Amino acid sequence: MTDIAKEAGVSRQALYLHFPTRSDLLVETTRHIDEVKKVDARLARSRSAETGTERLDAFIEAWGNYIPEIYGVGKALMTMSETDDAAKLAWDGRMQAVRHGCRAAIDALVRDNQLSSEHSAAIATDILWTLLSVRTWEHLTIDCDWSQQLYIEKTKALARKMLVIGKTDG
Amino acid sequence: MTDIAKEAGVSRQALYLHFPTRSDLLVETTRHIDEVKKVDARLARSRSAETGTERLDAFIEAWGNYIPEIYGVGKALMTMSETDDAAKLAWDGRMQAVRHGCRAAIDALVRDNQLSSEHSAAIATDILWTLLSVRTWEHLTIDCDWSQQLYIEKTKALARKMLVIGKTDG
DNA sequence: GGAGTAGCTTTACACCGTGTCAAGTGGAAA
DNA sequence: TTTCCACTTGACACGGTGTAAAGCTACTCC
Repeated sequence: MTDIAKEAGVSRQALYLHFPTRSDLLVETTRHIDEVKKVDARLARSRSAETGTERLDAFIEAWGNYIPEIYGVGKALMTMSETDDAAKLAWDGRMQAVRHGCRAAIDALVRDNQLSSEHSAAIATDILWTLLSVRTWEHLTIDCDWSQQLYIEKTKALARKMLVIGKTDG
Repeated sequence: MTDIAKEAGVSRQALYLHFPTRSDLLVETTRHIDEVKKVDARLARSRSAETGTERLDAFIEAWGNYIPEIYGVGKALMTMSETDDAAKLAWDGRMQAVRHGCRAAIDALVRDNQLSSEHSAAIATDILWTLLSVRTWEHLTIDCDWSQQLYIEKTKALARKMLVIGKTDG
């Protein structure tokens, strides 16, 4: 809080006037970033895809490219979630929104008869949600040193392999 | 530290005599668990598998079933890693050991000409490493509420789909 | 038996970060 | 001019980590 106040050019106490707690500040910051970066509009675009597989790709691109933009504050929020209920609520809420997006993409696959027969829609949603989690992005781009481009490419390819029906599946 | 000392029935200071810092305590605890739970022996067993795919399955079972045993202290160590260099070093070292296991499994697939042609061995290792990360286990079993058994089954199935050559791949 | 030592205890304190409280300041609106 | 608002300064409480010092007890070694 001290550092942020200094950076913002105000006193630490002024910060507390606007954001009563540290988690309030982080939560409001993510909200603000969402607004500025138009995450809703980006994700909405993936909804207009024709086929299930197109929709899957579009969603992966939209969300996967959004992760690096919120990673800083997102990581702070994830860390706080372990001890702070308000932070946990806020972060979990955002992640549930992502899960709904995953579910919609899976439902589009089901509609097209393209979901691999070995997973239920619920399990497939969990798999996609995990593949698109911030932790997975973190692991691949930071620990494994993948470029953002490689991350998107591989994630799309892996999602298809795991979830979309193959020629030998039917 | 206070809680742990209380639990152990010693004074907080006695704890500091044995473990100068919090991260020392966590690091020593993981070492001790490794010893008691014989992680080396478990992972070694996967090395005796005949084929590449058997080895992949065996490694996933060995490590995947070990994760819940170290999850408690592992999570504490992961959290500390963000601010404490000693904790980061210790945890990263353990994770590199897992990566070596992943690499060995991938190499066994390569030897059998069973690695999917679309990934290099390095990329395939990264993918398996990510699939077997503690964060992925955490997400699937805790956030998605999968049973340990389902986690192992699905992880084995997904690893094969992502990494092992399919009939249409060659 | 006495000296030394190892392991522990109690007590106190320094430091840092979060969050609270109170009094004061300076400018803009009524 | 008064009132109000956003902000400032400065102080403090609290919890957690880590340090320091002094004392207690039981065991070993001579």
